[in-house]
Amino acid sequence: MCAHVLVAEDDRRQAEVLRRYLEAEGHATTVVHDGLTALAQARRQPPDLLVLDVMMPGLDGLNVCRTLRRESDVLVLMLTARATEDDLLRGLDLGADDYLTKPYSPRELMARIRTLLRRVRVTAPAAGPLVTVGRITVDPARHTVSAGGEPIDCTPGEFAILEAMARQPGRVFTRSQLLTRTRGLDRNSTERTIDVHVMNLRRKIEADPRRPQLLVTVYGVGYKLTGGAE
Amino acid sequence: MCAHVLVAEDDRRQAEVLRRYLEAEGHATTVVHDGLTALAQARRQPPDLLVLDVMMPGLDGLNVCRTLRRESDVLVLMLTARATEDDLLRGLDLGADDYLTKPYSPRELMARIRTLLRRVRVTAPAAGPLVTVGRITVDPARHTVSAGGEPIDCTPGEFAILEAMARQPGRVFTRSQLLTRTRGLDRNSTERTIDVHVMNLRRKIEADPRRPQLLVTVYGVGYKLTGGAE
DNA sequence: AGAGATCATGAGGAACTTGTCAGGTTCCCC
DNA sequence: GGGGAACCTGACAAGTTCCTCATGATCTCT
Repeated sequence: MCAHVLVAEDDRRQAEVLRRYLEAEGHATTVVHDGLTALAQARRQPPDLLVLDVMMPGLDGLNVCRTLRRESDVLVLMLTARATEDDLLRGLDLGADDYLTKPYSPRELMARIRTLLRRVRVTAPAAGPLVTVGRITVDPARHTVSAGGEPIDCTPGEFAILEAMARQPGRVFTRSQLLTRTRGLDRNSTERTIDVHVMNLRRKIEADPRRPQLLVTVYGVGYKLTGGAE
Repeated sequence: MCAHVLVAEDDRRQAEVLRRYLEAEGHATTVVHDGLTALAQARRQPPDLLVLDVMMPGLDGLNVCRTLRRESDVLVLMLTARATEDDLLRGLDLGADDYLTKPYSPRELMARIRTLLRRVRVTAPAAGPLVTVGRITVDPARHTVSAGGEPIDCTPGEFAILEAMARQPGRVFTRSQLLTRTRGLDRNSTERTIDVHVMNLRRKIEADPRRPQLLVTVYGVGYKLTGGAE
């Protein structure tokens, strides 16, 4: 999730704040303070995302965006102090991918940046996030499970249950929660169904399925997934 | 620029306003009034864009978004009356591509929709260096494929699927994802189509098409491309 | 220890998914 | 306009997976 972000922001104080937020999320950040430099930098080393202040000395953000858009597909997020609707419309129709007016919430800005990058990140090499509990590892992207390094074959239903539980280790899930979480309210089925899946899972991941150490029953409530040594 | 837009909006009056605006821009528009119907409709006929009200009876917009995001890449624009920052962050991080709070300006909404649709349509020309998975090599620039050095003839559709999968080796793609990723906006085809292309691809790249080693089925989910030794 | 509830387990059939094929349609190039 | 490739669709068969049900085991509480 680390990208290269170019920040073009007139006000040095705000630029520094932005840099700190961006680097906190692991993005490589370059900061420039005027439009012409922004354009030059974007051409020399195209960033994944350009955060562009509209009001800048020399070449303003709208012009930077228009020019850049003619020659590349770089993501552009525009910031502006002025808040008229016409500015916003012009910004978006000039090719900006998102548009925020100052004062903005840094957290919203970061969320929107994540959103933009997520959409483009589609072409990144797959190094999906793993979910690990004890010796169980679930890889949602590859749809694989392994226990202590050994690959495990899971059916769709088993995988869904295991993934949901692995995301919150130790937490107890009721059967009803597991049902809605793995089926999204679809199909109607008995809560007993979960029991069956849990049993089949235990056969695959437990050393002694009769005496579960990982996928534990919480009597009267449901099931939980633990690391084994708890 | 004409896309298929699904509007999920509780309030019928607002839904109608939206429909009128969308159709004025030439988009085919479908309107539903609750979350479950939205989910069902989106599955039956995946739209290019889903405009999703957060507050809806039955299944709320956040849940619809989360569920849908697990199975497809459809664009989602969220609308909400509540305006707390937490809601916004949650919406974006659940997979929404944009987020507007009511009351919103219809012109801004339309501009943001144009922006979202524009971005998706650009996905095609992703040229660049070679992509290699195991003994399969895809050359996006020259539009060629080779398996273990031997050149392979691929139809455009086959090539698009193979390229998309090769860019993220091992990752599982749902049929729906492969459709949107290889056809961009204009897709009027069944998910079954993907099966056929996959079968034809296997005939070309697999040693034994009956027992695929590279282009593997993930039951209940989709397909993935592996190096063969995994 | 006993009663009542909750859970584990096995098996068969229902329900769903996928592989494969053939026919018809669309699109493109000549 | 004709020929050919690619594509989509619908259908059916072959696998999987899932669900229900019944029975026995286990647990909790009194």
